[in-house]
Amino acid sequence: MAEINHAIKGTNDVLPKESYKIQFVENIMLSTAKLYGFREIRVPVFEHTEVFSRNVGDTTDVVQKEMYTFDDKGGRSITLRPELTAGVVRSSIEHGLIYDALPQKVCYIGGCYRYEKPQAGRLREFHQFGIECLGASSPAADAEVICVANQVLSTLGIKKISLQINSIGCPICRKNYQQALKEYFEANIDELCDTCKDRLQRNPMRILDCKSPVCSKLAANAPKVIDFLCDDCKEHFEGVKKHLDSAGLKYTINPQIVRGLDYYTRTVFEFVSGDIGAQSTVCGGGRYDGLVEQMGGNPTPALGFGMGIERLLLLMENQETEIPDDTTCDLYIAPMGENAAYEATKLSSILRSDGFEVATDVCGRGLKAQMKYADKIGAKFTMVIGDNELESKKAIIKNMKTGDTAEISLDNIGDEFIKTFSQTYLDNLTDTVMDFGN
RNA sequence: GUGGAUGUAGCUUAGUUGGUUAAAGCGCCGGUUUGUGGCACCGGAGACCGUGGGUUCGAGUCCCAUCUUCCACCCCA
Repeated sequence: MAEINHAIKGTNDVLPKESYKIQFVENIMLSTAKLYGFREIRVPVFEHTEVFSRNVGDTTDVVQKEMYTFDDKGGRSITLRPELTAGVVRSSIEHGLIYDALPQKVCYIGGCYRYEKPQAGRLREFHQFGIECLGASSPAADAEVICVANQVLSTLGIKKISLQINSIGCPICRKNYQQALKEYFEANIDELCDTCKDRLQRNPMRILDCKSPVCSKLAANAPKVIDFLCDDCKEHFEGVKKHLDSAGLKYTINPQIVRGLDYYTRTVFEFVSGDIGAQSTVCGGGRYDGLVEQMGGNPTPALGFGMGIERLLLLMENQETEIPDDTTCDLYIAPMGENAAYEATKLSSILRSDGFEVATDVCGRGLKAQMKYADKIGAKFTMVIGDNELESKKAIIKNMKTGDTAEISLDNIGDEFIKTFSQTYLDNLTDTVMDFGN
């Protein structure tokens, strides 16, 4: 297939028969976040490259080898966002959100871009739902953020997903920890894989994440961050756990969770599932108390998470999570002849402004073909208009499911249809509910 | 970036040891008295067999390269 007929590698088209599922999921995300006071923020898909390279961390893979970076016509280095936190923080500083009443709670849905090799649950363009809570240092904030993610997942009906948490400390206690870690791995340097030898110098905590059998075996016995936490960090982590307990969330402490972005401090967490192939993390996040200051704002503690929408949808598909069916056409009007076509346009427009989903012929087709089409698009009712109807100002509407018919006055189509429709519609609703019960 | 699998109509596939105008089902369009869908029957459109080379008198079928898709590594959501 020619290139021009083919979507770019790692990108996905969402077709009409799938898009309603995404809309369903996104509505739940946004409305759940709102229950906790998080309001939507929209930021550009591209930023100055430094926004990411300096803040996501230039030792991370994301920055080192996965960014879509290019020069624009003005010679600026531009990067398609690989994640949203950096841009949201930039925006919050630029527009003074962090100087307003704290905490500022924002949420977002948007595309992210990473030059990776696609596989199950991993695309080059993917979409994230996320939230950021700016200006809150208490452990209660950590728990609240985690609760949002948890409530989204449970409202969607996700099963068998586990919450894993860890604390990676603050810059002070992390320094001690990294020193201890370095010493531990240096003693075993010959056994480490090549990339980990490199990591040892640049960022030893990354080794804990390595999946090579030798490294992960070494990592299992490595010093644990939790043992090196300073009193403040320890107390904070205890507080987070207590708040999670109070909220009734189950979690496991996983010292291996390190996260791949450099800005994290203290609490880090992931929601993982074994039902989507190798990419098991559906949601990941944590606290980033230093980021706002690092980006030029007043020192402001903050935290958030990102949730992969495609991964979530994949998970829901694999778990056969129920998603309500898409709605279909309420009424199809089949005109016969030119005058009837004008009448159909008039009637459809009246009914549509009453909020009904109405379709009519836009292909100039015959009656039979129109009826077939009405059936295919799942029209609940059909109505034929020809010379007779134009003259008598009355038409027959037909319930496509039951075959029942009723006469309706064209002069008063809005009210008449509402009357007929609501009655039959309620009957159908009852059927639907019973179907779900099976 | 590394590795394995894959690629024939919109979809799912058939295509025999390489041999004339590449099949089928589903879907799409139309028809079976221009006034009524689902069923049935009939007909039609639709594929330069992923792309580019090569071997051959001749390739969807063999060889090479390349791309795509899928899966895994790496990393992450």
